[in-house]
Amino acid sequence: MPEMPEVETVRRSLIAQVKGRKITHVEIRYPDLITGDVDQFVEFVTGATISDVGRRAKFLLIHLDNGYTIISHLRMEGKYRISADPSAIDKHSHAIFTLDNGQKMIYNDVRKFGRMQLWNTDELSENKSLKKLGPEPLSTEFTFQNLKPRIMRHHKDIKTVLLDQSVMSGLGNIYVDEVLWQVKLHPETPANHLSDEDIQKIIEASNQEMDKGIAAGGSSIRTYVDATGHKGNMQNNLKVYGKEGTPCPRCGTEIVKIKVGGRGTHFCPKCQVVK
DNA sequence: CCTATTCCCTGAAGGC
DNA sequence: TGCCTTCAGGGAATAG
Repeated sequence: MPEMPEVETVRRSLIAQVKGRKITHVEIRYPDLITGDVDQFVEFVTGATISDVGRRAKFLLIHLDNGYTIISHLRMEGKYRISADPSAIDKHSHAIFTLDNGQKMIYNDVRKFGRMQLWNTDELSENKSLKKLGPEPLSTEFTFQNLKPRIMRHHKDIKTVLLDQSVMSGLGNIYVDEVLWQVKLHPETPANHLSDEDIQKIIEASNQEMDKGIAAGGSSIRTYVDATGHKGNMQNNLKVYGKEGTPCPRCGTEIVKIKVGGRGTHFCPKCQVVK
């Protein structure tokens, strides 16, 4: 499932292949993929040149030279693939962008959870989805001063709060479990029970996990690959996610899996304590 | 303002 | 060519 490091890896693999390319044709096979008017999306994207590919948290930002940006969220299974091979297109290909070099930028999404929308590049900060995002790791806004009040005003469990993209953005279910293991916090600890030191540790661990994830090219837990079809390696560095029944790398206690806020949650019942 | 719940989707896996 | 249930889950919408 693409979280910030995976989306960043996609961004990098995409930019290397499509920056400067003109989109000569657009085909939307699954209209619900597009938030807003599909015909307008096709009209404005066709003929535009991809000037850059950016990212905000888990949102990809495909900037066009005509003043518009495609805001693309991969959700669970969305993936881009650049290929001139017709066999790269299948029943799960929901958007096909033909490029001026004969390649196609194909958006695939088995679960159809991903969404795209077109927005004025100059007004991205006013977009409803982007506007509500909290600070993301590795950014200058990701500071103790900014994060403490955002976290502490909640009395829900810390796992749910860290997954809330309006509190802080970029982390998903995998990396949240990893961060909480790193800082030795039980995922069901009420957020407002955290100490300043806990907050500081969460910030540092989030930065570190995102750094490691990006360096590893993301985590290929299920089907994740980047826009060149390559898997990441971060799944080999995970300590708790998907490790239920195996020994905690720190204390040897068996990792357990529970549900927190409806999400599968992995943690060490001995060294991650409730506060 | 806040929290909790439902919905969107399909394929893999497991039980019988 | 087995059928059915459960699970994976980010974010938007809705309910209370």
